[in-house]
Amino acid sequence: MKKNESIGALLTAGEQDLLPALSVDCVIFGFHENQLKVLLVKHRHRDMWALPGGFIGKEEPTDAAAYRVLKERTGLNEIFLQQFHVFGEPERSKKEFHLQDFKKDGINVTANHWILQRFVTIGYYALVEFSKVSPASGSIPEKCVWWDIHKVPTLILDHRKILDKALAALRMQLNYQPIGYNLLPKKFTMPELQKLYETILDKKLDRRNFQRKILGFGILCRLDETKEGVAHKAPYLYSFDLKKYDDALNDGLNLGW
Amino acid sequence: MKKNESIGALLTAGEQDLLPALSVDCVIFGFHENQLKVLLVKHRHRDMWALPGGFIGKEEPTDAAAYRVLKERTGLNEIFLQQFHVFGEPERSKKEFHLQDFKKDGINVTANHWILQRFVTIGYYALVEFSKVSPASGSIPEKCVWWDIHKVPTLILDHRKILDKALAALRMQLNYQPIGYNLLPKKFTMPELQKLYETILDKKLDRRNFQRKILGFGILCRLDETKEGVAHKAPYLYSFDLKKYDDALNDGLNLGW
DNA sequence: ACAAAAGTGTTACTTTTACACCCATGA
DNA sequence: TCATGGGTGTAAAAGTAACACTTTTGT
Repeated sequence: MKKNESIGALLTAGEQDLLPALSVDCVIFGFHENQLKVLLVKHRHRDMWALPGGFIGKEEPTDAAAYRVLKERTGLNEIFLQQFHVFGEPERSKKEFHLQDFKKDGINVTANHWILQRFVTIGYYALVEFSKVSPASGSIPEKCVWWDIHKVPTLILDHRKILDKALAALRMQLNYQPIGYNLLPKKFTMPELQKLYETILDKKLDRRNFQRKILGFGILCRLDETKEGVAHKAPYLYSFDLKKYDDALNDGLNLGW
Repeated sequence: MKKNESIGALLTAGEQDLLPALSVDCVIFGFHENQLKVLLVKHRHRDMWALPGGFIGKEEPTDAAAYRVLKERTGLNEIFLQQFHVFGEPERSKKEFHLQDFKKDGINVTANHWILQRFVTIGYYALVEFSKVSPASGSIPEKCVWWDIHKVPTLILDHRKILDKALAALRMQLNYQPIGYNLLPKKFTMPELQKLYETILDKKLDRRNFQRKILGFGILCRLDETKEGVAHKAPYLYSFDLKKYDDALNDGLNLGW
């Protein structure tokens, strides 16, 4: 199938198969080589990158649409996915933006085509295990790759704003929920977990205080193994105690009152 | 204007003036006689109550639609309004639900009328000063009144779920933002503020510890007056230090890391 | 043997909790 | 005068922050 055929199919079938005026955009976070990463896509002809997003089926729950986008891009099913904000300004939709793309593809759309109308988008952020992901371009976007959170390129439309808001939401989540299960491999070391927190918060934490605090949550199991093949002293491996981790997700951690 | 004329106008003009498939619902909180209240509306013919909600203009920001609903029901302009969740299950929309209403009004709508389609709704919660509000029924709902949060009647569709989620979001907000400016009169006493917290959290707090903690935020000014006309010792009056209050809104309070 | 990273412990400081006493007022 | 609610303080406990020494391992 040629690429613009699939675009054509979307443009034709969309009107009857998709919910109008509403979309989802996903900020997919991963963690690799001690850096927080975000998965971005690039469309042909376009010089800017974008968050992976999609439309919502007429009978599809909005959350399911976000899960579908995630599955398409990462191949993963069970991931932490969290709706965090709706972006509902009329100004965020730009007709010319799509028209330029279509022009380059030699596709004609009528001026009142559904895809040119204003779109409200629901922002989701996801936490995934980097090593389990094989970024999949799919049929429409040309590229789909991880970007270091500190080196994100220029993004289309208001996607930079969406990304920033997702990061803020993720930081907020650290204050009342455990994190890491969906970002780290099954077995990980304390310094790795700490680095994850430091990267998200963009600040240094004290090694010993971090360990005490995080162990205090009671969501970790120290295994009887140490990391192999590392320079210097081998750190212990830990895994999450799923049951207690889920309890903490539900009950919250640092609640103030 | 007869009431069902305005419904008729909405049904006719909606298709071209409104964003399809998307609505807003507002959980409007107030505080009165030491009780947390929520503003509910009731439509004619319907035996259940509902959250005040509305549709979104074709060129209207979603936030503006929520502000408009609030203005319509409370008469208030400047209030704390916060988007908190999107409810996007297809099952939440029930065709029969609207059809029954229209039937009772003698209105005929076609089976594929826009109002019968699936709606995704954006939940907002608002905090308003009870005494400044004169609940306005407007043309479509028959009644619009305050309900004690503990005595909320049966609500339509998934509105109970929306209300519960709003309350959870409000409780969460207490953990990292100050609250009270939009719920209390300009001048208020410490016991009143405490009662507000206790009501939202649905739990008792220690009088002295509460005072110490809340004063520690540095967002209050103690005035040189005491409450008059009260039994027993007259409590001091306080007001919020707007500048510091806003700083606290932006920077957060109890952040954990 | 040494540099670099990880394990562990201690102390000072801050915040939270629990609780007691005095004061003002209307009945 | 007394019951009730409000103002204020203090001591113990818990939690946080700052910091030092020892252990392991590859080079």
